Amino acid sequence: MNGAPPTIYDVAAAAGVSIASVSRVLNGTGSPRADTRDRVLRAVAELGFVPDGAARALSVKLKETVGVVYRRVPKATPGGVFAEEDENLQFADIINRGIEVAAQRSGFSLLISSVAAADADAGRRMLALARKCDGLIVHDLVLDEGQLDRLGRQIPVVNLAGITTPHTASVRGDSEAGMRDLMRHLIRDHGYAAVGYLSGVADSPDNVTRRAVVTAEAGAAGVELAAGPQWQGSYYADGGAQVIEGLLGAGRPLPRAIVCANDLAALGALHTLARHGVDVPGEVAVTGFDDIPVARRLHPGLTTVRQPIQELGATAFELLESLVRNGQPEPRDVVLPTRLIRRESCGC
Amino acid sequence: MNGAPPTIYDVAAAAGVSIASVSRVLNGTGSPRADTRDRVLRAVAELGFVPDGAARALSVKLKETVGVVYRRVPKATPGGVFAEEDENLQFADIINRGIEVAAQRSGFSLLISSVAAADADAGRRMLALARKCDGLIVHDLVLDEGQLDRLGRQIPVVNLAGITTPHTASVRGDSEAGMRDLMRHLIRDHGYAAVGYLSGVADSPDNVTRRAVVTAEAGAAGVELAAGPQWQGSYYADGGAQVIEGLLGAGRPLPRAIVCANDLAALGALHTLARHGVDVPGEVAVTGFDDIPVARRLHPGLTTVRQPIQELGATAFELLESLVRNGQPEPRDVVLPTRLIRRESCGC
DNA sequence: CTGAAAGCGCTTACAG
DNA sequence: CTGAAAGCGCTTACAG
Repeated sequence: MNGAPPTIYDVAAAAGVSIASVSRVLNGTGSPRADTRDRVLRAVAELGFVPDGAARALSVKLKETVGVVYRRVPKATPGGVFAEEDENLQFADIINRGIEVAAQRSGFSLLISSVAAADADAGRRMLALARKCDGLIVHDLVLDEGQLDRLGRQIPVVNLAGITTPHTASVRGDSEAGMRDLMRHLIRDHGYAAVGYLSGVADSPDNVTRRAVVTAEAGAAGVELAAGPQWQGSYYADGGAQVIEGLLGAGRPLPRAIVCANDLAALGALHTLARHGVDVPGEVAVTGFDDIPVARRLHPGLTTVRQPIQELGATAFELLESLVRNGQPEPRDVVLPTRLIRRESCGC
Repeated sequence: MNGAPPTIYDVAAAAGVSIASVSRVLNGTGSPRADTRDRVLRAVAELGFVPDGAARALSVKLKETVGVVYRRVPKATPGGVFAEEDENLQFADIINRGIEVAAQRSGFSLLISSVAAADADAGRRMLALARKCDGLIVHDLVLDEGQLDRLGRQIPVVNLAGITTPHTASVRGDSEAGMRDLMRHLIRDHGYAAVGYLSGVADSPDNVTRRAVVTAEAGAAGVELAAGPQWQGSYYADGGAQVIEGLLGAGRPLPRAIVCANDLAALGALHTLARHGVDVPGEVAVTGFDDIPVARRLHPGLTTVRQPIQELGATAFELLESLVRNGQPEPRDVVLPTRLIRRESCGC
């Protein structure tokens, strides 16, 4: 690292060829003579030449980089049992792994940026990111529909919350089918006649969909649906725990089954129920959504709806790449299948 | 996204000014007239202009991007209890969070890349990454000293394993002091007379250091040290579990205290000991190293040595930034303090 | 305060 | 097969 790093001109000079030849052997284009090749490669090795990606990106109009923006987990209740749940690998992280795997296959790199829950200048940060990549993959709860569409007019954007705007594409799991199967299992197979929906973040599209299906299925079957602000959770264990705590504290009886917006909420619910000596699934059945790794390790085993999490990420990348390369996304709203996973917490 | 995205020329034309003026108002340099400012900003908004980071990087010779390379967790024994431990947030992830926080403060973005345990062309991947950023932060177990030094001649490199070469800098926790305090606690405060060291990856610098301290302290105190290939773990729970399984299977008595190379190994050891009905700390004391979040949730609570994990990441970034900007790293080898955390697993 | 112009380090038609 | 040259989209002295 003494002085300025070598450029393609230095390599060309050292090899006694033109910069065009250097570029060709390094990129494997054209058919350079063996001798040319050797001299270039030798010079490259000697000088420790690393081609400048910015210069290439400027020239070919492609950075081969995608930006991923996800929401940092909000701080949980201080001192609570789940105070450190933000330090567990969750849904978003598995998606990111899927993105990375797919990106690597295409020679793309990942620019990762997390934004705090209520980040005022998330917009600015996003623009700064956008400058450095070819397109953005935006997780749930980062931007609302309006912000997303605006961003989509400036740069290719794929959203992971199921929000599809005129200028953006999206990838999501099939919440409708998954939740429908789950509800019918609880109602028909187990015969539960009273259900509560432990909500995720209120305006998250997935939450809206899942609640709607729960409501519709309960209504169609004449099943009682517990509702109200006290059922409002957060998608996190901490929120699920608080909902149960509140319900129990109010002294009102719990419904026969509690359908949670996602696995983390179910984890919090399960934990709190256990602490209060409520038997699951004997007294109350509990279900999740996502099938994240911890779901498999809970006791009782969590009945949930599996989403193809890593595949969601991989698909988001592929969609974005087609957007970047062709301008138009092939399908605009990709929906990946989900599947009911019956374990013990539902009563099975 | 219709046609080519607007450039600074389009903005200048729309605003009726020169591209130099556009650049100045966007970067807050010079003192543009209010009128100029307004017209530029209006044109930017109208066109949805996002300046090209590659062009800027080429011009200012700074990408404001750092690359982070970490090692993907190797697959654990199929079907084992810890088969999915790679899906838990661990040491490396917390470090990465620290890097991101510090990078964000300086306006840098993070290019993240994971390499598989035995990745033949990790080198090539690394070079590809290097093209796109100003410097690289390389986690433990990714490159050996030779590869690291070679890389360091091509691009600024900070290593997180404590390997300092002529061309690279490093950041690490103080394993010596931490392990010394821990050993003395076990020997002096608890009076244990026989100790085993459950090893991490054999040639990892931290492992080498920790083992050396354990050996030295045991020797100095006349404490018996169990050793041999059967004590070879992997830094992961799976490895720790296998070591204990092997020891127990061989029917030989366990030492009074098992000092594990890190928390994850201790986690595996704890789990396996419990499965075999061995009382910890009654029959055998167990300790870890790192103080990762799960350590606090184990039963019994894990006695360990706390590393300032997130700070290791933040410091690595700061060191790299100074390397990038000044060419010379200020301190070449930064050692952050560690601290003994006594919980129950040591017998306290 | 503002603009014309050079320069950053590559890639890629275009000639030869 | 190879080289001279233009061009990618910015920033920044340098004049005015």
